[in-house]
Amino acid sequence: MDVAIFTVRQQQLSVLLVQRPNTPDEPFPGLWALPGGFVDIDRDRDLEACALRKLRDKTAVTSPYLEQLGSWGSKDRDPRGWSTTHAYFALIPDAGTPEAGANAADAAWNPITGNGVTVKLAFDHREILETAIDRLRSKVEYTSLPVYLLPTEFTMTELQRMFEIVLGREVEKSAFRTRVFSADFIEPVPRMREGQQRPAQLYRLQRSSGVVFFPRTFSPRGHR
Amino acid sequence: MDVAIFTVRQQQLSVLLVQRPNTPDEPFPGLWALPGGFVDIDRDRDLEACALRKLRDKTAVTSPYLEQLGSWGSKDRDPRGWSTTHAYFALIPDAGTPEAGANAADAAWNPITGNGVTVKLAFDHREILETAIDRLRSKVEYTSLPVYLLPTEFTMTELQRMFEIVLGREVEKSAFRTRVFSADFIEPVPRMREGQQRPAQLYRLQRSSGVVFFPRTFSPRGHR
DNA sequence: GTAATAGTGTCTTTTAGACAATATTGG
DNA sequence: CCAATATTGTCTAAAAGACACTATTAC
Repeated sequence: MDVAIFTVRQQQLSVLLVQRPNTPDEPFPGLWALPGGFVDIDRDRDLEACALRKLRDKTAVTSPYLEQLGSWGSKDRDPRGWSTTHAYFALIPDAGTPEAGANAADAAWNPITGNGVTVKLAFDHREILETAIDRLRSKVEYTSLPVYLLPTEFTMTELQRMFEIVLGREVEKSAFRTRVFSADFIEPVPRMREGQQRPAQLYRLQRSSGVVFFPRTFSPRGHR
Repeated sequence: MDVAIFTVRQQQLSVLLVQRPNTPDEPFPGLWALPGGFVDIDRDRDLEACALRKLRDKTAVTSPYLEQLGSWGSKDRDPRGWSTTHAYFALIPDAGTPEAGANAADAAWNPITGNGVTVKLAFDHREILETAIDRLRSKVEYTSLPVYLLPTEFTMTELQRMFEIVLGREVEKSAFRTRVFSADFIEPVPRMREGQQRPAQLYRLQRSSGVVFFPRTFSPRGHR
């Protein structure tokens, strides 16, 4: 079980990595890896509960966006022999994730550059992470996923910024608003965000709303 | 490892099921189930190779469309205790799948009605099958998947029919053709299908083409 | 000729893209 | 007033929906 936990910090999409123990009897000592571990058949009623537990251990976030990413199994991925892992990916807001979580002295946020991170990863985690990034970027083209990278209340501009950061390009303000409003998954709260200029309406996710699919991708041209 | 193998037979989307051995020391004796079994760590280099082997065992089809569906793991799914499975789903043409495949005396095609099949399934295979059907129907809205349900050469009308059968509704001929041609994943072969009326151009999948994503779903209204 | 299916064209609707215009705050 | 950001409007383009029309075969 491995979990790719994403957030946006300092305007950058980032993933949480943990450092493997530096003991020679463990594979890949000292290398960075996705947080994970074995299923605890006494504590985890199913795979998703296991993924949630891993996430809580590292970040103290309890209700993120969590999606199964896939499974990896082969005779090569672990030097000890044939092995499999279940991978999940999670999106969490920056606010809820202090640099040091519960038992996370060995954990760190790494910004995503291109298709991965700059550090070398253990096992096949480079491939898993790349798949997670692909999946995230692909779904952002036609779903409301980036809303899960924001705290409970946010402005329309902040939401647009999340889309732009994950997509790696700017989107057009007017089209963005039309698309978001007509998808009907957020609602205004009776508060404004005040700043040095015109205040902005605050919104929150509708309680009933899951992930919303837009009827088109962002760019009919140039992408996919 | 379980595989949901779909084809279209007699104008119906159908899934291949196998009957479990009728011995009381096995769970769910005599019930129907998705074809599957354990990974053979000597023969299967990775999970996909294992899924391909299961498929070949039952259908003699070697190069289908094969996609990882997900993993199921919990303490309840097998009466013998905590267990996990990796599920794949496959699409194959009807032609290549005789009722009795290699070791498939116990195998049968079951038409899909609604979200599943009429027979009771072992383990959590009802849930896995439902997920597979959902995934298939959802992807058919915006990808070229149904082409893998056809033999090598096919007419445009036959392709349209595959979309309609999986979607469970009719699609408009003109819009369908425009969409397919502009996605540029099939090419004409210099042959026609002759019938009782005007012959139809035959097409085949472009050799370089994988699954194609259309820029929009079929129905901006009413769906998703 | 007719029946049947293959294939094309025309018009409307929806929504993204581009870009401009207006609105509301702090100073 | 001006600067800065929020919010809305207008026009164009791409592609689907609806539906009619033409084309080519067997008979």
